[in-house]
Amino acid sequence: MINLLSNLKIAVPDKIYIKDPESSDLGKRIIEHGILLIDEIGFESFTFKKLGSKIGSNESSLYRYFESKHKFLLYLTSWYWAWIEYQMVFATHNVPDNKEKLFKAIEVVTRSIKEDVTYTHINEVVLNRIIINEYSKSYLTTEVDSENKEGYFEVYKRLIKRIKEIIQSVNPDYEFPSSLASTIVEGALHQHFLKVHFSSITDCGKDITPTDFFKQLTINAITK
Amino acid sequence: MINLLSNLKIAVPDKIYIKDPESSDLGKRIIEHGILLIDEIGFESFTFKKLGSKIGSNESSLYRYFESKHKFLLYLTSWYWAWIEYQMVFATHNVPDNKEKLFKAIEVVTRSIKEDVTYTHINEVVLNRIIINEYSKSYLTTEVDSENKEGYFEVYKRLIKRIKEIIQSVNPDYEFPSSLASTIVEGALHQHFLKVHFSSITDCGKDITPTDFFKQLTINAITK
DNA sequence: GCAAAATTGATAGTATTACTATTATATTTG
DNA sequence: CAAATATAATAGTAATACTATCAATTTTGC
Repeated sequence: MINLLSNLKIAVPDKIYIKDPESSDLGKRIIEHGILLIDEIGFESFTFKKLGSKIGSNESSLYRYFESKHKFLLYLTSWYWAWIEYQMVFATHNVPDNKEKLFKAIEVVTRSIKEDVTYTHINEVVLNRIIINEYSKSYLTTEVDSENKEGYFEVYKRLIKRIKEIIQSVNPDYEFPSSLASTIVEGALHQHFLKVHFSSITDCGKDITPTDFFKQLTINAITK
Repeated sequence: MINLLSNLKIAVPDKIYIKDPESSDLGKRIIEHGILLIDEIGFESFTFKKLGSKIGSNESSLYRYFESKHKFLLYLTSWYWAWIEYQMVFATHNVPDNKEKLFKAIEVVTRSIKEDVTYTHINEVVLNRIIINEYSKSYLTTEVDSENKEGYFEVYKRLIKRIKEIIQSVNPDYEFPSSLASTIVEGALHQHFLKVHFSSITDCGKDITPTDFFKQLTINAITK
């Protein structure tokens, strides 16, 4: 899969950027070090000026790729979910048993990314941490509705819908397939966060993973 | 309950504020109109200067109550969760059947607040909307760990632990009581958000409520 | 009833943010 | 090799998230 992916380009909605960062060396360095910098200092403290000085480039040059740091976050999150979607489709493809298929899908969206799969300039381990810590901020804004209309959250919604369909294939009569799918994805990020910062209100830790929890939760919810 | 509450003070950890806003008229106006202003323009755009001019007071005066707008958000969220906790304890008190008790608890934490219960200067309907839109931002920061040590999230964690205990009373052998409790609370906020902004990835809407979804999810998870 | 204490208001100031605009320089490409 | 394109450098802006100082007002304790 790693080899396969290195020849494929993860597709991000092109309205998110002004100039495709994949199209130049500077663009790739923006992505690579942008991920590292956000992880280091957090999205609130992150600025294009700081990133510019880190990669020996100028603030104004970065603004030619992304019109704002918010759009930059949208780019990273779209990339991430497209990457997860790819893995999910790959992992569930040709699995004959629907229950098995659902388990595979849950595994892909709830697991923690530990190995540096880095087939290019993107460090997925670090990006995963950014998604856990910053993803909500990409849609908890006053502009969600207009940005949603522009298609900025398409990748994410498509992923949720794919999971929903797999849930329905296991039990077409289950009443809440979309809510369950969105709860698994969002909930997994949340459990990963709790594991690190609020361990007293989660069971996830050394022995129990979010994957264990959501598999049990899902299978019991849809097959009574 | 409304009458009862009007004689009780919701307790917020006192390290969150510099001066107790409940102790003065100005303080109460800060809370009252702060809630309205955040709801109106969003937390990112919210400033003490804008709030000051809205209530005919000075920016510098507001800083004597809260050292930052972040602390102000922590105050509002702590107040909210303490209010929810109170309702939950009240609603589950003296309910002999544990399953029934759990259902009542889920109802309290997942329902939408529609009626203006306003027994004082706090508009709970609007505050609930703020929690849905902004709560994550209170802990998705680089300072979570130190702020957690300071006790800023005590109320929230206590609420989760109460739910966890009720879950355990229904089934002491269930493996993930804390994760389930935290998923219910966080997940309910998320479903309420999706209902308004991303209706295509939730089943919640006119006919189905987050309460319906989480009741079914919970009962199936813990009683097989 | 009044002085002292506490609270609030007014003004000013600061470093930083999140950009935009302009012009110059370097690099690519047809 | 000229033209087009990309990048860099510099400057500028309104706003943010505060802090500091001092004046005016209100509260309170005796």
